[in-house]
Amino acid sequence: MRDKLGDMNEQIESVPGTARGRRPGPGSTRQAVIDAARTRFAADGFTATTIRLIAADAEVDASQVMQFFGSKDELFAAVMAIPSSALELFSTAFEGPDEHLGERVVRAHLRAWEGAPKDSEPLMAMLRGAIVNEKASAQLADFIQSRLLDGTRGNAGADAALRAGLASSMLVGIVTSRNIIGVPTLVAADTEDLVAVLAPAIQQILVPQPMAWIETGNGA
Amino acid sequence: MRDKLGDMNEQIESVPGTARGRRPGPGSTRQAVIDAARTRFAADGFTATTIRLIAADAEVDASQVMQFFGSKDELFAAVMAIPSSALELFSTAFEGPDEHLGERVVRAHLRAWEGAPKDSEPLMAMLRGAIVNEKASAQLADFIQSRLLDGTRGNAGADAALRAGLASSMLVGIVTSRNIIGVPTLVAADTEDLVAVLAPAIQQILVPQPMAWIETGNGA
DNA sequence: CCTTAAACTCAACACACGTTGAGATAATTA
DNA sequence: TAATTATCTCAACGTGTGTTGAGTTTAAGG
Repeated sequence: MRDKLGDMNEQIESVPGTARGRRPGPGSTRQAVIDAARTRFAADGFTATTIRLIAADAEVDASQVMQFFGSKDELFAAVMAIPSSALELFSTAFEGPDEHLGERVVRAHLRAWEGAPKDSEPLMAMLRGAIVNEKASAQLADFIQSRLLDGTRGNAGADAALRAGLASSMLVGIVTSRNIIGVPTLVAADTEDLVAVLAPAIQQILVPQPMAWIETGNGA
Repeated sequence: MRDKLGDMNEQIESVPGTARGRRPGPGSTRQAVIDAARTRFAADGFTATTIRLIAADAEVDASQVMQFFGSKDELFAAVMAIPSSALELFSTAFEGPDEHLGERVVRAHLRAWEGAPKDSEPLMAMLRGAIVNEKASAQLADFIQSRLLDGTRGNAGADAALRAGLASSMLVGIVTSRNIIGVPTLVAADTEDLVAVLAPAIQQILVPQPMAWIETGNGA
């Protein structure tokens, strides 16, 4: 089963003397496995997701999953890559005046994590897997560390990286509470309400405003 | 082994005709199991922690853990209760002028999650377990939902619960990035630097300040 | 035809897990 | 002493896991 490809079967130039046997297929089953794995990993996390379940979802034998990816970890690694659409989202979020930086970043974050499944599932898989899987942890750390940093341009001081990491961590915390933990109030809240409350705070982090009556408490 | 109690063996009033056999011990082994479980759950999460490992740490047979707690889930439930010291921390954080509310809340959060192991381990166990275990998820959701809400007193509007939940989620996100994911910049940062950057933002969330040049973006 | 190689199926291995039950040891009372 | 109850040990069960290897089917040469 699952060999119902037929479409997209581009003709292969037959260079004689090089390849003899059957040509590698278009990898449609491999893609089906990746899709199933992405959904499962995002929904149930790394340990709760089993190879057998993924194989069943993809209508494939479990051993074929192993043959394709070698191990559960490698399959997970293939699934949790940050989608380019999410990266573009953040690149464009920093274009424009600083006045609305916070709002744009908040919107980009929420869209990346809560948008179309194809875009958000790898991120959710990373987030859920980060508790158990080292690779997910490292990749998520890199994501948090560097994504926002690109955008903290001229106005950034020496602590730009810290501020970027904090803002990103905070927004990841929001997504965790809303989509993984399931805090009722946050689940029920409208996206626009979230933006309204979060944007000024993130703005405060990224483009610090001196507020006379707030002491930083940094007296070391 | 592990019956080295002896101490604190208060004399039991022997009411004749009621109890005949051996007296229940002081529960020192039970406590040893709880301690070992707390540390393991906080460090490795729910699924990665095994009954056999906990039993080995406590120098106890695995079946005795079952006899005490019935199941792994019940053991976890006994371990992840929010320590009263953390609750007190948040209660006192709201006493005082609104001007420094953000800073006090940030400090209370960081101290609760990163303070003494005995206090922070249950919270870390909850956080790590929330991905897999429903009870941890529910309890953490309740924690996020209600803890900060107590303190949003008179100045709170209708969206006080939302603001409280968002602020708490953000701070949980910081702790997650710093102590679980391990984002380098946040790990390296000094606590005082974190407070300096975070306090104004949390203040902004809890006690919203109208800032003329920031639009809320709420146009619904 | 035969050969090669990919795609796929089937059955099982070895292991670790949570959990169970029977029994040994220790403490307390009659 | 004998009886009773708590504490603890030992050996195993059943299940599900990731993983392996042998074998079958299908496509593409020679």
